[in-house]
Amino acid sequence: MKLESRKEEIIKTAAKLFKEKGYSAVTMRDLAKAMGIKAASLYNHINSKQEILKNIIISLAEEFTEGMQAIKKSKATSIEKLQQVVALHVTITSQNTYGMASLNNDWMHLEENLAYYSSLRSGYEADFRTILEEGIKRGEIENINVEVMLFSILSTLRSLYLWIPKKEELNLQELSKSLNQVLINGINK
Amino acid sequence: MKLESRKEEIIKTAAKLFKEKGYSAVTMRDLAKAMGIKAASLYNHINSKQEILKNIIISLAEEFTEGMQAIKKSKATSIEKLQQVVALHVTITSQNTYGMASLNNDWMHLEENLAYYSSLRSGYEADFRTILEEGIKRGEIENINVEVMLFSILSTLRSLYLWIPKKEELNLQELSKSLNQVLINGINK
DNA sequence: CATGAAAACTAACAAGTGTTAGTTTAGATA
DNA sequence: TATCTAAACTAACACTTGTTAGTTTTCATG
Repeated sequence: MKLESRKEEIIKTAAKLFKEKGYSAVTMRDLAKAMGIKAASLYNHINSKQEILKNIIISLAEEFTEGMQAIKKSKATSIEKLQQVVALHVTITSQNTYGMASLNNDWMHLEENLAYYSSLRSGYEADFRTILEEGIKRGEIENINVEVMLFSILSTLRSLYLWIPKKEELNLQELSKSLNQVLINGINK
Repeated sequence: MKLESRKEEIIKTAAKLFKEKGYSAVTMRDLAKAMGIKAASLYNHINSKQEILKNIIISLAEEFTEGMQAIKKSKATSIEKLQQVVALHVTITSQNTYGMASLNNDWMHLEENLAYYSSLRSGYEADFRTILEEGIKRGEIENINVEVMLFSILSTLRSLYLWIPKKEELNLQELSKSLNQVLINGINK
């Protein structure tokens, strides 16, 4: 019963390096050095560099999709659903800021899994859009251009991986709360 | 009197490719093929791959810095200044969505110019922060966590390069207007 | 038509790439 | 102690990388 398999260690280390320089700029020798071994030894645990990227990205994408399914099913108001989406992003991102960098910036280097990833991503965006549209229909949300609202909120949530690590003093519940306030009510007094 | 020098053409083509795959994944042979020539021929016009990246990123970063200086000097209200910042991002981004991808994702591959870029970037963020802090002091802006406001707005503006190309039907003034509405007043009814 | 320069070409380099094959080491179990 | 396996190693592969050197082509100008 090991706490973390060697493979998982490699994937975590890779994610850290991928965040710093991007998938393409990280060599297997870089990764090996960060693990304190030789490049060839990595292949006792993983099958390819590509497999590492797939592991990082697909598991995260599936987490988001599952979270969104749960939110869809709930009978909350549209605003409450949005708050749940914010919490989903804060939770997943804070647990894996390195992986989120790959999800955001290196997805195009997925090979066999690119189509699958893209389908998860567009499904997620479609569900998000539906929440906003329902909110407008119900009179909960301002009738502004839906695409602008969608991408404005989503851009902020997708960038969380960049600044959660820099603001350790801010606890996560506080962060969710401030984010909800800013994204939903704006900053105008 | 040529409309566009060969060097500028190369830089523009490079920016397009860099947006698709990132700086590291684009080879000089890729770039040459996109230009319809051989890789070695590129070196009649540019000195190195690195120089291309520098040209793309530094000119954009300086545009933002200059724009921010102008906004700082103006005697507008804090909210008006924010609206000017939004317009600045919309304008610069819409004119060069490819370059903005490099600015956002490939700056870490700058070599000699990395320190200079970083100083421009943190200066820009500091000026942005000052606008928000003054707005709070003057009672124009809600007294929410400044870092959350700053990075929420900035994340959205920095992501513009991704979705301006997808929403051609939206004209730029309309876009600025909707963005101001969403970022400043929120989406709550 | 001759000429000069800009811009293309071919060929090659040294270094770095992901990955494989085969071997050795270390540590748990029989 | 002997054995087995996981996980490290060395060495090498075929290919790709950015870049240079030297040569040929293109074409506007004298």
